[in-house]
Amino acid sequence: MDKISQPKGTRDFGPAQMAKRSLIIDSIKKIFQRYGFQPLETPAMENLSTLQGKYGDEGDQLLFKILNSGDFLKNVNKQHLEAHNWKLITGDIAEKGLRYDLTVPFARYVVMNRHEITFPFKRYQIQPVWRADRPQRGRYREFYQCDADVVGTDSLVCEAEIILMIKDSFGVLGITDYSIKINHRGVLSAVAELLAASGKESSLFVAIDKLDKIGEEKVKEELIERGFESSSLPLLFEILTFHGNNQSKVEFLTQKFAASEKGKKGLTELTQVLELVKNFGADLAHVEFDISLARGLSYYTGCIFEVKINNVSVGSVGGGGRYDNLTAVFDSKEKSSGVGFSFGIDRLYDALEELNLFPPDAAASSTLLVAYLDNESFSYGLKIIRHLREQGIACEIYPDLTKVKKQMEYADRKKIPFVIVIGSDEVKSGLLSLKNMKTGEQHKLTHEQILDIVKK
RNA sequence: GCGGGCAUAGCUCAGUUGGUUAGAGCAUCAGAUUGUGAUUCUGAGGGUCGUGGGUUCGAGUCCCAUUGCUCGCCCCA
Repeated sequence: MDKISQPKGTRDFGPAQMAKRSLIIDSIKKIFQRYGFQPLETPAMENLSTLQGKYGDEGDQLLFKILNSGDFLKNVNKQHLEAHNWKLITGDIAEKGLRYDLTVPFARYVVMNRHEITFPFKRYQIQPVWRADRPQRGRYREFYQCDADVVGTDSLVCEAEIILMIKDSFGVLGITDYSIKINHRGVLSAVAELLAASGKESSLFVAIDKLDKIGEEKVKEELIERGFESSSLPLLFEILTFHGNNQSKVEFLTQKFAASEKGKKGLTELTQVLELVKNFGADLAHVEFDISLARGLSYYTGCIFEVKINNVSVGSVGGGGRYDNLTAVFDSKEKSSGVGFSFGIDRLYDALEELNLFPPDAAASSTLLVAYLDNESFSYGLKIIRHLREQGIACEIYPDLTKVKKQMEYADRKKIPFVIVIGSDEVKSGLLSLKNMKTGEQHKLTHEQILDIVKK
């Protein structure tokens, strides 16, 4: 027999995992709502034209494409076929793809519905996304993102609120050792200007983003491989490895960026964001201006964020930033600035598991099982069940007439804390045997007494 | 796309320089206990040793190929 399995990089979530996942999702959802964000869902699939070209060449490779229905060979261009050009053939046989993130579908939604939307529009969205990536630890082909974006305002209050929402979320989830890294595209651009590397910005950013992961020497090697002059590196690393608090970093860079409008603007905005967080009455613990934070996605134009939990093996659990032109890719007249942030639910889950932060009773189950000995007590039990459910008690009756042992085993495995055993005695007297599965105690009680105990 | 590791019962794994009928724990099922779980005891079922080929008197073990999984690299939540 062939082994059955899910596609690799995808997972089932059983009841125990769902309980924990719901805990994360419900907590974050509540916080997003508290900040005025409204829910949105978009389809799993989008037109490929919506998705392609938004994530760079690498991103396009990672899009899952959906084969056209029916005779998908109908529209294949013969020249593409003869030339064996699979990339062009892909375009002929697939016109839809699975969403790669939630931000681009959101931008599409905004452009399509701009006349109905009240701006600034704040939406949150918790849905799976798909990447045709090679699965690894903490990296899945199907995973959930939990996005909150604001579109239609340049106000830096949004950035400040993102920081606050991250802090609130981690507070609720019990995560204490983490850092919110913040940087600004303008700062990165100014660095590129200083190196006279304006044409190779993204190449530069990808390399320096690895600084804390692979170290200074490796980054130097990579930069030289990517064609950067070794004479320009000392200045770069003087900037990247500057130590100090957020304020001294800003001061240091202000000198360096004296000639760069982009750089000065970036520093001003960063400073304002941090000020706003303080004006909210929150502290700046965990918030760190990190000059080497770059992030891959090309559409960011302002502040960028990344969140890491310390001492876990999962990598970053969230990221985001401001994008001025995302909606413009769908309509050049549309120039809404947006800023957003995304938690990776799956990585948060892995981190909480690693840190042992899930409460032990996360898995929800019935609080009571009715076990019975014969058909007469079964009928009696059905009425009890109905009564208890009306009182809001989650309870169930074992569906088949079988040994009490079996019914007890069932309750034990499902971690149901109470069992009522009904036999002819109970039916006659109306006093029911209530067993506490934790202590093993069992007493004959009236319906009201049982309700009192079980309701607690 | 590139590199490393692994593949034996449902699961986690042991299996000696190659040697008779491939083992353990957990899980499952039954019984001890026909009105009581978790704990205890007894028993049972469960294997194409990933697949194909080769070496050998003999292969779970050695060689080659292949597939699957997995950990890294690129990139990313």
